[in-house]
Amino acid sequence: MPELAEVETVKNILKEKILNKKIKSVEIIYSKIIESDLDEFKKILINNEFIDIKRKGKWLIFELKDHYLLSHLRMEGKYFIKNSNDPIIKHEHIIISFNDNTDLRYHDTRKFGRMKLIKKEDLPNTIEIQKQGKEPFDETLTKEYLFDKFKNKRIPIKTSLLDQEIISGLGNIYADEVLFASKINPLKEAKELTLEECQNIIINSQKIISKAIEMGGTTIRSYTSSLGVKGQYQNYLKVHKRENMPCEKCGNKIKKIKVGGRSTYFCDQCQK
DNA sequence: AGTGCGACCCGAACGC
DNA sequence: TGCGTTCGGGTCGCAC
Repeated sequence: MPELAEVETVKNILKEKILNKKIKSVEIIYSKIIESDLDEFKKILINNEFIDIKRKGKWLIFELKDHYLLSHLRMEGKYFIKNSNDPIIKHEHIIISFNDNTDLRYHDTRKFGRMKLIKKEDLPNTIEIQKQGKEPFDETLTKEYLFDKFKNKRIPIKTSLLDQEIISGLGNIYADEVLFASKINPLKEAKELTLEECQNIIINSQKIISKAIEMGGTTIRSYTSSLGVKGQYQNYLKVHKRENMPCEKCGNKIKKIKVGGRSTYFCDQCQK
């Protein structure tokens, strides 16, 4: 589930539910999720509280008193708010209990997600955050910036759109959607893009992501996204997961190929 | 430096 | 039905 639009949705919902509540206890069931020292992790969280939640690319940044808790959902990470008395179910790996008898529970079927606690003053030195490129709505994300980043890259543009150090927040779904909207073949070498194509990528990224945020993100594979909230953007997808279905623009069958190891959907008539 | 690929995990979907 | 295989919404580390 989690690209920028989904992480933004999670952030907004969590902000309504967990801010300024005292943390009573922390239970770590699967410890590899956490990249910090486990005792330290618990010690800093207990009796602390979340003051705010921010986002950078696909990273969630939970603000504590003197620390940030960084959380990346990777492929299938989800947060749920539950009653502390509810039984702990399979794939719930980290349980943060508040003093009002509710829990924030981190659920991750594939265990790919990561969490890390850092001191606030270390944020400028935190590589995971600092190497994030420009966000789609950053006004300094210009066609010249993209053109410059792409100019030495012989890899497919699809792969470059997934590079978080260039544009931060696009994932496999929206990368396909942005390329379709921009009429660019996913296999085109990044260095071959024109300034106009770079501009189209920016505009379409903004359009698609803002619409996706409005719809609460995308739910595929028929299971609920974080917090049991189902995103609805899957109803707006033009190419992703639509192999052999007709292109909405030209009627041609949508193709599915592998690009850089990732499944990639496109229309070979509209995206020459 | 840029690129390609296996690894990390598990369950659903697929093929026979 | 049952069983083995493939695949995936993300990123990192390593080899070339």
